Amino acid sequence: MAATQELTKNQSLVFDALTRADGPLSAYTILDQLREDGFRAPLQVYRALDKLLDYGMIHRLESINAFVACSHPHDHSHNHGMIAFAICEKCGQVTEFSDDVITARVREWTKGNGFKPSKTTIEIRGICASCGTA
Amino acid sequence: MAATQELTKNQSLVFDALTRADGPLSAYTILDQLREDGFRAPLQVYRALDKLLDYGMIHRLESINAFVACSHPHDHSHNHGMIAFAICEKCGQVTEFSDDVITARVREWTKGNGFKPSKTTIEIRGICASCGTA
DNA sequence: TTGACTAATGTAATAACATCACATACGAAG
DNA sequence: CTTCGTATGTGATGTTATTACATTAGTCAA
Repeated sequence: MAATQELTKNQSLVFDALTRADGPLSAYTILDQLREDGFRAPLQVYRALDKLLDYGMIHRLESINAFVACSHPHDHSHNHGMIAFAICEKCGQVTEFSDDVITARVREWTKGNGFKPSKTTIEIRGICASCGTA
Repeated sequence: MAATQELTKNQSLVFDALTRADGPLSAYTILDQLREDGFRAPLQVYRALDKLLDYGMIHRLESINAFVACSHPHDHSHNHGMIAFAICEKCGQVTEFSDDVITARVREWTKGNGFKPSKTTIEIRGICASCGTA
């Protein structure tokens, strides 16, 4: 496995679709966009998404059942802090950020309660600055 | 509106089902449990769930498409801190907690970025203490 | 080269989650 | 009693995700 993940054809197509998009896409939206590239069934999308999630190249937004390309341009293998998302309900823009204090605080809680975390979701839905002033 | 919310028949049935359950239930699981009480269609469940969410009596767990009764026995009208959930992927147990530091930290971010939050989701999935030692 | 194994893909069907559209009932305010 | 808002009943439909099975393609060892 190279520093930057080698992707299969389907994985590339799905990743490119997400990268082109300026916001989150649902699996079925991706499917529609890739029909002309030969995609026929949801599973082709979901399988690629699963791998891309594994590789840390994309994120799933649980609260809206959609996917975004990771906005961190650099390496994905470290930086194990939790990632939070601010999702604008008007324009769909997603802002990704991480906060060491929140990360530490969550870890404290899980440690203190003997809970072994596998995945943590932090999503803030609301109205972004642009949409709020517009 | 009374201190404790007056519920309609359907709302009571759904709330009771969630209260009886020792873990989160999906809307369709609730529907199945309430068939003998006259429930016939998903909408009957979803409408009740919407109201109960409004009243703050239940929570929706976005990452597993399920609902739980709020575990805070006391009043729901104040305590505006964010609520986090630890969800055990083995036994399904959900633990609800709130953390002022996390709440403050999220607020700082949203203020600093001109983002007006409407709903914040924090869900930690993993293995709970009981399941981890068992 | 062949065979065995693993990963990726193609396809249809189905399951699981959620909403729309429209009709009906029922209680409170005037 | 009429009007209005809220709750309800019901069927159809829309959206999201998985199961099951067949096929293709690459890797590696004998």
